[in-house]
Order: sequence, then C-alpha cells, then structure tokens
Amino acid sequence: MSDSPGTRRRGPVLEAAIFAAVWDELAEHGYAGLTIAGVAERAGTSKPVLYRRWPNRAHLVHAALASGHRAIVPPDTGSLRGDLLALMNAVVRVAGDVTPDVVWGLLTESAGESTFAATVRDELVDVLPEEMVATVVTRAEGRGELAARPRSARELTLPLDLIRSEFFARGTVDPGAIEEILDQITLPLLRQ
Amino acid sequence: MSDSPGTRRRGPVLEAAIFAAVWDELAEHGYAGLTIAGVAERAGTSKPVLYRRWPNRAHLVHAALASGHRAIVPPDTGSLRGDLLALMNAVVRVAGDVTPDVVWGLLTESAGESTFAATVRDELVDVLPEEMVATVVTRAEGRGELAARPRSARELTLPLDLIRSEFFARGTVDPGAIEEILDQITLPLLRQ
DNA sequence: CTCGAAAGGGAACGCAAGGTATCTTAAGAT
DNA sequence: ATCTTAAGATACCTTGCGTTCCCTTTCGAG
Repeated sequence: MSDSPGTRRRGPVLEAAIFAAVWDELAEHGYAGLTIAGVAERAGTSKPVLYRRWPNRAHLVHAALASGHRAIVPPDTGSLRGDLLALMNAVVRVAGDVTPDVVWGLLTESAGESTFAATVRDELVDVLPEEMVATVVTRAEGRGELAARPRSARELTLPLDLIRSEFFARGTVDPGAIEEILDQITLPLLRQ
Repeated sequence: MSDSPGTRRRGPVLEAAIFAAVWDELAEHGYAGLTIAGVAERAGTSKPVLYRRWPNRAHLVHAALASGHRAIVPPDTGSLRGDLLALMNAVVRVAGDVTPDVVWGLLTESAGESTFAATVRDELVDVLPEEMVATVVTRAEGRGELAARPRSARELTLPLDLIRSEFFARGTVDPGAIEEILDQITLPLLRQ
C-alpha cells in the first residue's frame, strides 16, 4: 500500500502485519464490524492471502488473539493476598485488550465447528490455570498463613470464575471489583 | 402457507406464531444459522412483517426470548440448602432452552447499540435477582440456621455468578455442578 | 546467474442474507 | 358498506463471504 511496489512481504512478516490489522480493526469496529476485506486492505494485502491461511473470520481472529497475549507468571509477593491480587490483575490485563464482544463473536461463529468451539472455550478456562492458584495457596500454607487442607478444584478456580462472570455480565472488570472478589469471597473461603 | 388464502393472522396471534418460529429456528440452526427469511417462511409470513416490528435480528430474537420465559418464585423448602438448590435449579431451567450461542449471538450483534446491549446484559444479571437470595438467607437467619450479619451484594449474587460462569465456560450447567457450587462455595461462605 | 517453484496480490464472480419499497388484498372497526 | 390498518407477495439493492483466475514477485536450488 504505502510501500512502493517491489516490496512484497511474505511468511511471518506478512502474518504479523495481518494480525496487527486484525487488532486495529477490532479496536475500531468491534467484532461484528470486522470484515475480511477490511483486514486485508488495512494490512495492505488481499483476501486470498487471508483465506489461504485461515478458513474464516473466526479462525483469523482467534489466531490474531493467540499471537498477542503473553503467559501469566505466578507472582511471589510474600503474602497470599498480594499473590492473588497480582494473579487476578494479570488475568484482567491479558483480557484487557479484548472486549467481550470479541469473545462473544468468536464463540458465536465457532458454534458450528464443535471442536474449534471447544478449543476457544478451553482457552477461556485456561487463562488462569487452576495449578497457578494452587501454587500460590500451597506457598501460603507453607508460610503458615493458611491452614493446610485439601482444596477442591472449584475453590481454586473461584477467582477466575468470578472474574469471568464479571467480564461477561458487566463488560468490564474494574479494580474495585477485583478487590471485592478477593476480600469478600475468595480469601474468606480459603481461610476457613 | 398451508392455510388456504383467506386466513390472514394479525396482531398478537401472528406475533405468537413468529416467536414460535424463532424458537424453532434457534433450536434447529442455532443463532448463527437463524435468518430473517427463514423465520418468516417458517411462520408463514414475510420479511416486511418482521421488519415492521423489530429493526433487526437481535431485537427479534430478544423479543422471542423475553416472550418465552416465566418468572422465578422464591421457594420455601424449610432449609437454606433446599431453598438455594431450588433457586439455582430454577435459574438453570429458565436458561435451559437457551443455548449459550444464542446469548453470545445476541450480545455480539447488540454491541453496536449500546443501550440495547446494556438491556441484554442487565437481563443476564437479573435472572436471579439479588433480593431473592437475600429473602432466602434472611429466612434462614430467622430460623437460626445462619448467624444474622450483613451480607454484601457480591455474597448474595455468588450463586448466580458461578452459574453464569459455568454456563459460559462449559456451555452447560449440569446438576453436579450446581451441588458443587452450593456445597463447596456458597454455603461455607454464608455460614462463616 | 538462471530458472522454476511457491507465494503474494489484483480483480472479478456467485451466492446468501440483510434490509427496503411497492402493491395487492384481507381483517376489523365504525 | 366503506374505510383504515396491516398482512403478505415480490422484486430489488447492498454488503460481505468465500472462491477462482491469472499475473507478478520473491526465494532458493543448481
């Protein structure tokens, strides 16, 4: 496009430009307003190039999202509350650039392909793996901050579950909500 | 359609037939596969009739869903656990005919109209109003089953929040999940 | 350096679905 | 009996998806 003809990107470079275009289009028009032609134009390429890589819009967006987020590392702040707060903030940050409508759109359009839909749903669960919470809790038990006892899976996924609920019901997760989830629900339950 | 010409439905009767057609189409093709023309044909009417009533697919589906579900009545089983179980099952039953993809589709397509989107989201929160849980909890406090103390909003919406999370993450809410949410999370917290 | 395979990019197409306009005709009110 | 309102048929325009054809560029093998 702005490049003079003669520069033709290929492979990973081109792909990166496409992903960037997807992010921009999502930010600008939302999922419903994202069109393949729009992405192609913004990336300075053409529709066939996109269709050679991904079979449809859902796969394209999914790939772009996957390319964009980095993994969460389990923090060690010295206190259980600090660790959990950091973990929950990390989740929100990962999801931060993604608006709910993108997730909904992805899930709606993938509904026809059950295996792909399952993948997308799994990723929704794996944003904050159960083990990461378990790590932080075990560490707190080691410090004597918590009594050592078995924790059910549901207890460990509680923070993420509530964040997800908030995200879907409100469309956003503000810092106050995180603290409420932590201090009113999660911590009291873990301390039992 | 199968009616010989000369029978022409109007008003509420026609509307009911349209809603029925929407439910059928949703059940058969899902949200993504529901088309206005398809609904019109199945209802034995035509597109303009639909567009005279609702501006687009999202509003049509929303109206059809709204027409279909009946309110939840706060139960009185004699025990807190029984009451909450009944309440949660009622929620799942209300949502029972609605698959997640319908909710996602609705939310995706309404994203452009912010006020409408807010309405849809509110309804997602109001499936189980906070007051209904409060009623049941207060009753338990009256019986001496629970210590009387102030309960935060988040504590009261906890059952619904977790059901919603389950529904979105798994696509379904089975009875076992309800019992887990109740016995591992909600009840222990309320009993503190 | 040459050449051939692989990939990019432009343009057009068919198709499905959204949404609209027009017109005829039935239903129901007065 | 007549008049107003709304149903329903049909045709139409538009947008966007997904695909095809074909030409051009780039890369790498030799």
